[in-house]
Amino acid sequence: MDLLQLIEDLDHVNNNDLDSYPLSMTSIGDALLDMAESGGQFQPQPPQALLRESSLPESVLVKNPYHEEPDALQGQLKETCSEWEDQNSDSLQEILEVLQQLTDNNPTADVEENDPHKASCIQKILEQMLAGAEHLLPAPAQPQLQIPFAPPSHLTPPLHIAETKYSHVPSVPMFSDQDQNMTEHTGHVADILLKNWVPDVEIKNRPSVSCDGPLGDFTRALESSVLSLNGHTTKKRLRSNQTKAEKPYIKKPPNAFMVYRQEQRAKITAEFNISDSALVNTELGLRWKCMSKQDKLKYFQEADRLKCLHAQQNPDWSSSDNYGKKKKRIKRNY
DNA sequence: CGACCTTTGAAGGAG
DNA sequence: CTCCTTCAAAGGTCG
Repeated sequence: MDLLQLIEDLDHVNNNDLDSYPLSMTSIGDALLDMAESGGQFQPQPPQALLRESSLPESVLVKNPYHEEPDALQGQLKETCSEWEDQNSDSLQEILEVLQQLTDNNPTADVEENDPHKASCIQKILEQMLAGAEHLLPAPAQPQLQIPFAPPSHLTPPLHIAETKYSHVPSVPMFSDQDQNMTEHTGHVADILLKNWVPDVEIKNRPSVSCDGPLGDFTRALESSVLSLNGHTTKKRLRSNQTKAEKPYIKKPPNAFMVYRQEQRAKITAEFNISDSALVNTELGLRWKCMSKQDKLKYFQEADRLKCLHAQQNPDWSSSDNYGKKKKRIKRNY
C-alpha cells in the first residue's frame, strides 16, 4: 500500500472538476499519510498561538513571552507532544469508521450517471484508503470507540463551572441516512479530522436555549453583561457619553464569537500566560475557525437567546443607535 | 484620557 | 443583492 500514490490519485480526481467531493477527501489522504509517516499515530500539534508566532506583527511578537523565552516554548511543545501521544491512540480507529461509512453508503451514486468512470475511481480510492487505514491500525484493532478525541489536559484547564446540565452532543456524526449527500459526509469528516488538531470546547452548565429557560452561572454572567447595560456601558464610552445624556446608551448583544470569546478568554490567558487581548483574540479566532459547526452551534444558540432577551428588554433599540459613538478606526497596514 | 490592537458575526446603510 | 462600515469584549500600549 503506497499511501503517497493513493493521495496523488485522490488529488487527480479532485482536480477533475469533482465539485461534489471537496477538499476534505484530500484531508483524509493527508491525515493517513501523516499517520503512515508517524507509525500509525497522529502527529501531535503544539498550540496554534505558538506556531503562529512568526506570522504575528512585530509589535505583538515582542510582547509574546514565548518569543523571548525559547526554553519555555520548547518545554510547552514537548509537554504538548507527550500528552497528544498519550491520548490520540484511538484517532485512527475513528478515521477508519468514517471511511467505512463513506464506502458503505455508496457515495458515488449521485455522480455515477454523469461520469461512471469517475465514480468508479472515487469508490476505488475510498476502498483503498480504507484498506490503507486498516493496514496502519495497530493490532489488535479496537472494535468500537465512543469519544476518541479528548484534548490534552493542559488545553482544558478546569473552568469554574462544575457540572454539565445538558446532554453531550456527540461530535462524531452518524451516517445512517442514506439520502445524505457526499458534501455533508465529507464535511463531517473534515470536522473530525480538524478536531485532532484543535482543542475541543464545551460549554458546561448551559441551559436550554430559551428566553424563559433556567439560567446557569455562565448564562447569568453573560446576561448580566448584556442586561445591565440599560443606560450604561463600558467605562470608556460611559465617560465619553456622560455629557450627552439625552438617550441612554444600550450596547449591542454579543454575537456567537463574543460568547465563545467571553467563555474562553481566561482559559487562553492562563494557558499561554498572556494578557494582551489582541493576541488572545487572534488565538481564539483561529480556534473558532477550526471548530465544527456542531461545536459552534451552542454559541450561536446562546447568542440568539441573548439577542432575544436584549430585544425584550430594549424593544425600541436599534444597532444603528450606537453608530458614530466611537471614533472611526484606522486599520494598521502590516 | 481615550483610541488602537485583534478577532467574528450581526446589523444597517449605500449603491 | 452585494459590499462596506460599525460595534460588541477586553486589557495592554501609546500618543
